[in-house]
Amino acid sequence: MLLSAPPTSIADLMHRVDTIAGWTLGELAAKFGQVIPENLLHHKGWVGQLLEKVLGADAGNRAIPDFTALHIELKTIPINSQGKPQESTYIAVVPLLGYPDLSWKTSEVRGKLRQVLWVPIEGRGDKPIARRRVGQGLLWFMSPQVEAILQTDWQELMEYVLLGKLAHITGRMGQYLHIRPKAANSRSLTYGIGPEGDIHPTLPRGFYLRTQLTEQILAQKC
DNA sequence: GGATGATCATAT
DNA sequence: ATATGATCATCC
Repeated sequence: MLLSAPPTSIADLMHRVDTIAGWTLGELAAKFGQVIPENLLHHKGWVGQLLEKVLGADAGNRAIPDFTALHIELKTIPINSQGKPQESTYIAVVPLLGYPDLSWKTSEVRGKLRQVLWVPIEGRGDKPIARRRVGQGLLWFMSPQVEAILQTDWQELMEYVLLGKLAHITGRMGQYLHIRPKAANSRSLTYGIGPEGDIHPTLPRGFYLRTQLTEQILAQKC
């Protein structure tokens, strides 16, 4: 359910983000009529979904950037008292069967990372959700330097995927971008390419950004 | 303590 | 079943 209309311009969006900087999640939830969960164990996406409502994201669960008219992706990211990201950032599902024109340029990862509105959220774990504070939002445009590294990571990983080497992919691969499970649990199954080029069941995976990159982004170093 | 692998809720 | 939103929890 949309609680805010979609932003009509970048200025509009950034004005909204600037307005809520410094607010606690408790204040935001109250203003937008949202119930604050006790903890996030059973509500892992709650913070991100709250910010979607507040800022007027309109993509729903479609595989496109959150602010559809502006082509901007929204990411909330938990940070510690020093401003460092505390978690990796999920970007997109890994296309395990590939697709016709497999290329970085047309990939969902690139599509989502071209323009990202990062909204840091201070506090995690033991800190009561209502008291966690919204930090200063940052609109980030992927630079050619960062893109070069992401493209290398993506191509290396997708090569494994398409050559049936899914079983050999670990979270240790990739400088900025890596692949990890993205599933309800470890028994979840979808279909991927097997060692013999056959289609066979495998765990769903997602592309995630390492904190090595997001830390630099939040520090406005890239 | 940080990173990798596992997991939870919801919408369609 | 698969996309969205992520954080949890274990291992090193």
